[in-house]
Amino acid sequence: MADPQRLEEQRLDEREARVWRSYRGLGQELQAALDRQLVRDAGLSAAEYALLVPLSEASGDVLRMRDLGVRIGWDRSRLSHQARRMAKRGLLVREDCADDARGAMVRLTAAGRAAIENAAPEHVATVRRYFADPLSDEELDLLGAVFERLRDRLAADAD
Amino acid sequence: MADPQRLEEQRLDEREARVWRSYRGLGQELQAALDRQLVRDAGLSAAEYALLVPLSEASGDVLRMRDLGVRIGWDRSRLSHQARRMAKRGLLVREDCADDARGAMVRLTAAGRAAIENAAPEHVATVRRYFADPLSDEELDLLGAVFERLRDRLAADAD
DNA sequence: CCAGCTTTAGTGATGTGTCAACAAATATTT
DNA sequence: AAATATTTGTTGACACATCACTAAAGCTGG
Repeated sequence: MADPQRLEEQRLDEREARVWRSYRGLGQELQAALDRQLVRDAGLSAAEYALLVPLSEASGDVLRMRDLGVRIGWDRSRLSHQARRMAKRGLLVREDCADDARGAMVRLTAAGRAAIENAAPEHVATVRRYFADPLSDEELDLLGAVFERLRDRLAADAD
Repeated sequence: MADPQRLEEQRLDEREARVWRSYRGLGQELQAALDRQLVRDAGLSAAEYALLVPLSEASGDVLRMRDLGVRIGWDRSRLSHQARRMAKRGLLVREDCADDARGAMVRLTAAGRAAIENAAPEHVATVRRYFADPLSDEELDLLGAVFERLRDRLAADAD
């Protein structure tokens, strides 16, 4: 017969299940709201926005694919596919890398800069509206600490 | 000249930006960890798991597409595509709806039940490991309250 | 040097998510 | 009942994500 204590450990109690559902639901709904806002107000997808932000902050509007990937936490394949689609759309152009022939650079186009500068204010306002503004300073601090602890737990295992 | 107060409102201050990045990073990393665990230990995708859970809890292992969609918060198209792929994989079968000729039912197969029963314990354990266990009771309560407030804020606009 | 390993990037296949268009059945209005 | 509107589900097109594979360039130790 199995140890009942052992089985108990595997389930979520009512409180845990409720918070987990809230967390997942919030993630789903917030992401959906941000996606809708971006495409509606600026004609950009979340993936396009994710690439445009670090590119627009880079000196010379240029970044190496490798460095861009590290900044946003994407693997090479995902980034390569996305860059190809965005180059096709005219938001960026690909260039050779001077110091490393393996490398590839991506450069923001004028259209890309216009797109991100048009999109950013409304996007940030939406983040404020649905995330930052409803939270008190104390809650922000506590959330920050909790989220970082959970990220550390994930990183510690590095599954 | 623009009102400087107005511009200030649109940006995120350092504290807000940090917590926002933590939240987004956690969401990304936690989702990735759960996805990896599911496919590695049970050969299921997160989408497949999402459908199998309510189906396995339904009386008779059958649900109407409409009701299944409402439960997991998916639109008809997304659910239809996913059900088609899972029927092809043999995790469920489609059936006609007796009381409403428009309707469609999905029924869990033996393979589907085996898959979810095999997957659930390890999945729940992973949620405990990376989410519930590192949090104190007080933190859980506070997170639950905060997440629900943010969800209410989103629902209030119903963008 | 150069043989083998690592790093970097791209590609094709497949699974997933979203949108618009469609079709059929049901519900509502007149 | 007939016309109209709503609900329900599917489909095709396309954007996005992940995996396995390839290939070229750089690095490392003999």
